Amino acid sequence: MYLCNLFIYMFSLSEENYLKSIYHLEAISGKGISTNSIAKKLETKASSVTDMIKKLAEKEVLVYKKYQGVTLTKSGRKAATGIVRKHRLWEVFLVDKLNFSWDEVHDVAEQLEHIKSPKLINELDIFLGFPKMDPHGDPIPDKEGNFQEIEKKLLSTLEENQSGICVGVNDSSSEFLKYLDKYKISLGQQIKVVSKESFDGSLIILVNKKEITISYKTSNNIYIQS
Amino acid sequence: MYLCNLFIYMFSLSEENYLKSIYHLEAISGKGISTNSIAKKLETKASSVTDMIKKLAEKEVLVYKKYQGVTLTKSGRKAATGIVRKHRLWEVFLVDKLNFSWDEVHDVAEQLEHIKSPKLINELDIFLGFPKMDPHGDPIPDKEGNFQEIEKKLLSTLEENQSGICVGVNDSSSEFLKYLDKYKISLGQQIKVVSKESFDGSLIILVNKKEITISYKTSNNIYIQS
DNA sequence: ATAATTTTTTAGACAAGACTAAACTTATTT
DNA sequence: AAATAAGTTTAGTCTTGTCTAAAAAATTAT
Repeated sequence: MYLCNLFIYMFSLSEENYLKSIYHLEAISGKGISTNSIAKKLETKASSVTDMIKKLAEKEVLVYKKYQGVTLTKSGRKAATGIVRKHRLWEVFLVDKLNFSWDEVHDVAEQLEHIKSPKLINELDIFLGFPKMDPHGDPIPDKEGNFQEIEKKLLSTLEENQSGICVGVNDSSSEFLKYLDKYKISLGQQIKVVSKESFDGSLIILVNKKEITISYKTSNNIYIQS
Repeated sequence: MYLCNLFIYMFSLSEENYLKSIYHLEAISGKGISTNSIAKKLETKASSVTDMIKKLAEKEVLVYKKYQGVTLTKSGRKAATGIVRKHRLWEVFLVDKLNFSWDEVHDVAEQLEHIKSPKLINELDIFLGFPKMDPHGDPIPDKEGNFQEIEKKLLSTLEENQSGICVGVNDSSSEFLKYLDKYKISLGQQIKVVSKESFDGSLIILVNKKEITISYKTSNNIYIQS
C-alpha cells in the first residue's frame, strides 16, 4: 500500500508528458516509437528525447535500445493510462460542471492531469458518475487502465447514401472543434453522406436537414458509428 | 486585455509559492518580511530566498533592500491574493463536492492553486455558489483580491463562562484538525469556557453538552465569534 | 564601545531538463 | 556496393532553482 503510493508520485511533470506521448504514439503506430516522432509530438528536440528516454529506461517504464526506438513496459503503460484517465476525467468535469465547450478543455486538462492525489481522481470519477467517454468521444480508462474502444470508422470511409452518428473526432484542436461547431456537428449528431467528389475526396453531407460541403481532411477527422 | 492575460501567466510555480508565503507572513507580522522567515515558511535555505527575492524585485512584485527584508507591491499582492483565492476555492470544491474532510484538502489544494486558467477559477467560483469562506473559516478573496475578514478572537482570550461559536482555526495541519474532529469541534460548533487553569492556561470547555479539557496551545489555535 | 551572535548575502557548485553542433548509425539511392 | 540522406546519439552549454561554505552586515550582549 505504501509502496503503491510511492509509485504514484514517482514521475516528474516532464516524465509524465513523455510517457503520455509515447503511449499515444504506440496506439497509432504499434511498437518501437522513434526518437524523432516523440520529439515532434512534444515540440522538443531529438537530443532532449534521447536524454529523457535513457532516464525512463533506467526507471523501467520503457525498453530502449540505441537507434531502435522505445516500447512501454507494463508499468510504463499503467502510468500512462493513469495520466490519460486523469486528463479525460478533468475534461468531463470542465464541460459538464463548469460550462466549458469541447474546444476549450484541452489546455486546462493538460495542466490538471499532473495533479497527484489518488483520492482526488477517484472521487472525481464518482462525482461525475463514472463517465465512459470524454467530450471528444475518447474512452476513459478505469483505475486499472482498462477501457473498451467503441466500434467506429472515419467519415471519409462512408459511401454515398450511407449514414451514421458522430461518436468522436481525430483532431481535438480548438480550431477544428470550432469549425465543427459552426456547422452544428457534435457528438451524437446524425450525419448522412449525400455525395462524394472523387477527384478531391470532398463530401456533401446532410446535417440537421441541411446540406454542407466538407473537405476530405475534415471527413478524415470525424468518427462515425453506423 | 492581452497584456492582462500575459500577466496572469507570468509566474513560475516557485515564484508563486514565494509570493504566497510572503503574503501570509505580511498578514501576521506587517511590513518588512525577513529572509529567514521566508526560508522557514518554505522549508528552504536563506541563500535560496535571497536569490529568489532579487528576481521577484526585478519583476516589481516586491520591494527589496539588502538586509531590510521585503514588502509586496500592489501587483505582488494582487498576484498573491489570486493564488490564495484559487487555493481556498479548490478547498471548498474538495470538501463540498468530493467528500474530502477538512484535514485532507491542504496538500491537494497546494497543487491545484497553480493551475493557470482564468476561466477555470471563475467558473469554479460560480459552480460553488460564490463561497465566502473555505473549510477552515478563512475568507476567499474575490476576483479583485478583496475580502472581508470576520470578527473573531482566539478561544484562549475568552474568560470563564463566556461562550461563542467556532469560526476558524489558526493551524490547518491535518494533525490538529483530526484532533479537533475527535472532540467534535468543527466550524459552527458552540463552545463555552467552563473554567481556566491559570498555571498552564489549559481550559475546560463545554462542547456538545460534554466537558473536555484542552491545552493552552489548542485554545490558541481556535477562533471564536461571540 | 567593543565583542559575540545572529542574520543576510555572495560565491561557487549541482541537478533537471532543455538546446546546439558535431559525430555516428541506419536507411535509401544510384 | 558505395554514396547520400535521414535519423539518432554524444558532448558541451544554458537556465531555473536549489544548496554549502564563507564573507559581510546588523543586532545583541558585555
